[in-house]
Amino acid sequence: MPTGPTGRPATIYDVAALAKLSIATVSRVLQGTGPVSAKARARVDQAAKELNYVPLRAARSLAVQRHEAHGLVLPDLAGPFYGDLLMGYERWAGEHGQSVILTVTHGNPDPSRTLRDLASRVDGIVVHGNALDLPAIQGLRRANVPIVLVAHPPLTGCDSVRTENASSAEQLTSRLLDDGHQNLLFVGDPDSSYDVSERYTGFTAALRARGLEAPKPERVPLTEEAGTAFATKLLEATDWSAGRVDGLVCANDELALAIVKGLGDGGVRVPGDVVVTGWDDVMAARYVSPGLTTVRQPMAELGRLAAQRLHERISGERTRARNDVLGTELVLRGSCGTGPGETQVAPSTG
Amino acid sequence: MPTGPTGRPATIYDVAALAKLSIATVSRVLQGTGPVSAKARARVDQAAKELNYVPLRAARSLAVQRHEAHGLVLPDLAGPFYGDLLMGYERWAGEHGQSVILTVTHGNPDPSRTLRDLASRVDGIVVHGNALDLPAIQGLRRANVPIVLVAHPPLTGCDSVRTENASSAEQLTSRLLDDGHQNLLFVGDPDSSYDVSERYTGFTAALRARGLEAPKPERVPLTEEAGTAFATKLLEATDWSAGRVDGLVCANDELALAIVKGLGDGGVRVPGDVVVTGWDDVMAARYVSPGLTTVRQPMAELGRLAAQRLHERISGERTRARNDVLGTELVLRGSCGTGPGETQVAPSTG
DNA sequence: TCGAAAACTGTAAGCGCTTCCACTTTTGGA
DNA sequence: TCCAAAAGTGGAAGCGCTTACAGTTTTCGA
Repeated sequence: MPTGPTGRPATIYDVAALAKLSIATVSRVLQGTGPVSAKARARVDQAAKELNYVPLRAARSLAVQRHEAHGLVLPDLAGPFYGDLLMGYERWAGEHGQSVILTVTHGNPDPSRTLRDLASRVDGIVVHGNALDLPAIQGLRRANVPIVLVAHPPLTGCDSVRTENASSAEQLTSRLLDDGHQNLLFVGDPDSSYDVSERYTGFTAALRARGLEAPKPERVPLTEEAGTAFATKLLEATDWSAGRVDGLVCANDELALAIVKGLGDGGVRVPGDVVVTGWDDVMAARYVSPGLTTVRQPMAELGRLAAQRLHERISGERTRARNDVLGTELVLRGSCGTGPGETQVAPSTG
Repeated sequence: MPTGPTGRPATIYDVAALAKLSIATVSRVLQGTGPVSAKARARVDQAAKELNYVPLRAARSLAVQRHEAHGLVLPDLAGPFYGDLLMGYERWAGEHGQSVILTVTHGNPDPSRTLRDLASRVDGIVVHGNALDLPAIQGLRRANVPIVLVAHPPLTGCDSVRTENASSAEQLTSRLLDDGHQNLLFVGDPDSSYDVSERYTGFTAALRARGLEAPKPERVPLTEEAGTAFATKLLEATDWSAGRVDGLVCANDELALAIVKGLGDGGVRVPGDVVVTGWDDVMAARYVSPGLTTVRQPMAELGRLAAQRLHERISGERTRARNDVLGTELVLRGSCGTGPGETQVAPSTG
């Protein structure tokens, strides 16, 4: 915003000169620190407004040894998922005077340069578990950068924030079993992320609880393409008249939607021939028919909490690590054979 | 990343001391500026690695009078729309060594404080037209901050980047008219954004081209709730057996999807009783049945281009303002009564 | 009315980095 | 072999801000 007399941004010296005061007093007025007379305050405010003066952040950062900025490292921004997370984050950060510097890894093999750069501009970093591998995270920790992990297994001495997965998945799976579906498959690669591995854990737990053996997961990527391909494979491999597979627990909605569509195109009906569930509750889940049964995660809240935890850590108001787990919400719709509208909330752990 | 001998981050002085050279030489080695002997280079590299040294950005920014960061001001992050834009942006910026500092306005009435803050941390700002009102934008311009506008009518001397709207809307509307739908309505408030106003312009142009009178737009917000409400209103008001309204051109997909669903719940069939189109091609558009006819915008490309234009402007490699318009793609699906799969590309203008 | 304490203000020393300038050492024709 | 030019290096001056510290003015109880 600044426009100095020379056309270049005004500095604190310009303000001091115009107000006929020292730069020290100007600084004190503008930062609200230290005692200043009403007269001085008025003169400084006037001069600052006149010159459209804004303190240069870099200079301030250098002097106070703080950036008042958070780094946020995400794997991707596709889907509503990360957008909501980011929105919740930015909102909290903004309200608390922190800027957000975003880095998207896109599966970049070596983001170390980017990370070092980021680390030198911010006071702390929030990392989504899918964005960085362990060595990269450890590198940051070694450098003493305050870190908060999102959707990542807790690391000792490190704050983490995630949503509940295992218990929701178990609940969801139990529901399908209750409804008489016995031959379930888990679709999605548990190795692709911590979240998915936990979902598979919950899936197996539900089966084991009934003395059933849990099948190996169908290790496909969490994309629409993979879903379509999987549906094709399933159509070829399974003798539907014999009712082999009668339920698919998918690792996310993209996968589930593509599979439902693929199966439908192949003449297999959902939920008649097979029930299907997803995860995330994307918009499409409530517009397809049958509606997609899925699990809703509080993404904005997750972002908000991550921002708060990082801030606590940076400001030093808390030194003990916290590991938060947010509850999810089971959203039952037609795709699992149950009437729409019902919703169950899974517990959250502080 | 830095960890100095004291536990505090290493500075250039630590590196110089360890390498037994002056800080000037260290700087030259690390920045690759000026002549240095191979021996010196080796010693510095070694020392820097040993100390895990990374130059502090704030200090560098202060010295070089540049931030190597872009500010990005968006109205919101809901939906895939802004996520893709942001992703395209961040990618280009990252590849060119620029950090991205994000600000979301959420319809904040007075973001001036946030903006001033942002302006003092970055070399330039990209503003989405829906994020800031004209006074706020003018404020930035007065301050000589390099600016690129996205989805905003061009301002003299200011770069802008947007997608094509009017011609796509005209094309889309013409298509419906060709198919014999005469009683069309435009749903969405043209005043809510430049994009929407252009779409309405195209809509009216198509009607006028056939000597038809264009109806006033249905001024509803671009949300699912508004869509549902509108559908209800329509069901009550219209005598469907008489076939009054037979086509709805909606300003975005959320609106269109909610309307189709609302109408369907009321027993009105799409495309049988009325055809409906949206805008944006969100994921749900291709999973609902009938598929939603819509217009796809190259959001990632829009973001990428905005980043590039801002960079050109900041670096001074271009001083003349540019106004780019990116072409869109008409995606015809069942909701407009046409078979799926067809796609038409609207021209783009440099 | 006087003096100590409180209130206010300015000077100057950094924060960590880049870069101009001057100085010393090499280099490579003549 | 000699010398100008090139290469290499370090000293020091900022970049714009915050913040001791010290100096000056007010305030106010006795």
